[in-house]
Amino acid sequence: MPPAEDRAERAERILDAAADLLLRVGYRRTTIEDVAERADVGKGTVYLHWKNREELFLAVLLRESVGVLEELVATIAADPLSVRLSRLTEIQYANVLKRPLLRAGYADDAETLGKLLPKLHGKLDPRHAEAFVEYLDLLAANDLLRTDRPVRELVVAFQAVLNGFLGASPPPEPALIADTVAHAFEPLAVSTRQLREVAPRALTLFTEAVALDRKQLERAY
Amino acid sequence: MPPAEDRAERAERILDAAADLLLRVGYRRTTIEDVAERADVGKGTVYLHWKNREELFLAVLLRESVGVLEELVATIAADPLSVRLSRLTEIQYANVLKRPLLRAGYADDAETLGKLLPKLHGKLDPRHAEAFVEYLDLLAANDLLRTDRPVRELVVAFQAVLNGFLGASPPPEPALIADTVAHAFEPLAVSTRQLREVAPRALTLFTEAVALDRKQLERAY
DNA sequence: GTTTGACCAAATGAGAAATTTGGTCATATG
DNA sequence: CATATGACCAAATTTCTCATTTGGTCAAAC
Repeated sequence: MPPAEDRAERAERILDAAADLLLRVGYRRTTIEDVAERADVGKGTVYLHWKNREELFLAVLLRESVGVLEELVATIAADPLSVRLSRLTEIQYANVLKRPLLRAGYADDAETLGKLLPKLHGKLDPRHAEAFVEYLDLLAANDLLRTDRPVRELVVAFQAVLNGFLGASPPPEPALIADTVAHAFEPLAVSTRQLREVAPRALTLFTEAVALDRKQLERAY
Repeated sequence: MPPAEDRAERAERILDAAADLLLRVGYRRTTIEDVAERADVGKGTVYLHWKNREELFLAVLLRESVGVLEELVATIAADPLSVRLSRLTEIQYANVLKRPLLRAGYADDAETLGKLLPKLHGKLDPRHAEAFVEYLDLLAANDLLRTDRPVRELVVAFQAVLNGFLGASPPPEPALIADTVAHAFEPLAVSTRQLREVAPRALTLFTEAVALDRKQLERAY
């Protein structure tokens, strides 16, 4: 079996199996043997990829996180206007809701995710969070964000708003968070020209962030 | 022992004891006997006031809720300008944070509140939630709230924002939620004159709501 | 060199026994 | 009499024990 290509493929298969079981059975009740069987590998093989059970399931969540980030990058690449904070928020919010595992994460669904959640944040990023602040700084420097308050405060408020929407049940329409964010954090007029100007730099920022997270993920052999 | 006055006094004492233990020991580990002893009454006496353990502790939380509402009413009575949504939110937010039990409630602190939380909402109000919507309707009818979106949607967004802030840790400064709410839900200009005009009617609304909740509470003999 | 499943220590679960606790009520008290 | 109480009991919770399962390893197979 050619090691190079197939190895990554097998890792994906194991992650698929783990993700599926995680969603249907929950963290606590999903055993490594279940995962191995579903992925058509021996139990020992799973440990050739991840050093223990927890790392495996964290990798599942990390892959999901990388997934939405990649979707975001693709969206910005296709349409520069989506760098606008309200639009970007709407897209990310909708994308997170589309992914049951992330949704479970934000809804604090302990049944399916168990004690995994607290540890995910530690796993996610060294500089992932920074990238978002830099993005807001970038917006602020181009009159695409309110400037009457320090970005540091806006970040806190934004996180609160986003978590509020993600935690609400049933989840409000994406259009509603877009509207709320637009009013709460954007200046009265948002210049299309400046959006186009800023887009490439934001794209770079997010691309770098996604690359970092992906590296974290690929520590799975 | 004169039944009239002392009965209510004793109920308060029991609630005090229960609140104290709830906070320090948590719902699961606080026994009725603990409460009775701390309140200097016999165990049976507790059951002369509440029909079971759950009702007692729900009464504790209900009393807290009534407490913040009463604070709010007093504030509006003293200063009509505090009917402004952003100001009112700031006040309520700060008041909730001041009360550890309510704070625990919003932070989903299962350790101290156990399985009490879901049931509180059922206990709180028949029309408590309606009152808030009516308040927003009132604001909207007087250009004190954005009118480019149906109040129904603003309610949802507002709840999400409020929960987001209350759930954040550490809790952001009250001034920050005030600012966020002002931008997200208020029109560009808020008329002081109209605030004064609306204040009495809002006061009536909240006074009625607090009276209803208090009745619920006084079903504790 | 790579994969695997038998193997083992440790965690988890099931069940019985012991303890605690919610809720009642006959009795005591004033 | 009216009210308050703690002894009392069924039911829930905790503790202890034992059986089973599971995470993780590694010698053997490929």
